[in-house]
Amino acid sequence: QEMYNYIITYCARALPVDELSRVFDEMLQCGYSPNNITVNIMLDVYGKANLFRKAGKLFWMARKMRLTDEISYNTIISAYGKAKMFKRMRSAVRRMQFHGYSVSLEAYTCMLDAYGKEGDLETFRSVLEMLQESNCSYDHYTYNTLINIYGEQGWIEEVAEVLTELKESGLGPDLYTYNTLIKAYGIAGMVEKAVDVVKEMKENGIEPDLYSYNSLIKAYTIAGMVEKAIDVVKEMRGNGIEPD
RNA sequence: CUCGUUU
Repeated sequence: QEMYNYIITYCARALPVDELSRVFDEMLQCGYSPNNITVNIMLDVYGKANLFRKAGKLFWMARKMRLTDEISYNTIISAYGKAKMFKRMRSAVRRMQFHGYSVSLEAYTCMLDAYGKEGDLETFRSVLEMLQESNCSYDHYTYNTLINIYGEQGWIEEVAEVLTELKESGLGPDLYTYNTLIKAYGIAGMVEKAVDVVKEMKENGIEPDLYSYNSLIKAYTIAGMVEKAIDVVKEMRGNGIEPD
């Protein structure tokens, strides 16, 4: 039992899903029990592989064995959100509440991301209101998700508002924030602002990565400035980031 | 040791 749990905990991401699934089934057939961590890992793996029936069955079994926790709910909520299975996502949220948990910040962020990316801004807004009423304080994921969704809509004003809130919160922008801002300004056709972001992140000790440069290249491309885009490729090489 | 944000 210890060995199976150990293998799943430390080798899950290195094994193909079907093989990992085989190991897990074998474990159960031997009469061994997973633990909370390995249950959550398997839920995540099944969810990301779109194996929802397996994930659902496992969740049901694990809950009977008292092996589920808040992360288990977050994990399936995320899986349903990514798959745009909104009804199932919402029923997982309701089950989370029914079983005595409050809706987690992770769950709210998943829903915001899912509805935002779907372009269902009506529901996105209603989830955001629920989050605000919950009095949860936001973290980087929440702020960055909001910036990303507003950015994808081209709503630069609300991007700026969230950024201000993020700075006032004391958290401050992180690498994801800067990259998301570069993307947002690119979509809005504001390349010079995207360039400013790169400068600002460097000043704050956060080095641009492959995402940053690719977003900047895309920003120049959207603006029709192909020469400048090519310059970025040279610049990233100079900074030790190999173009992909 | 496991979940949510930027290709």
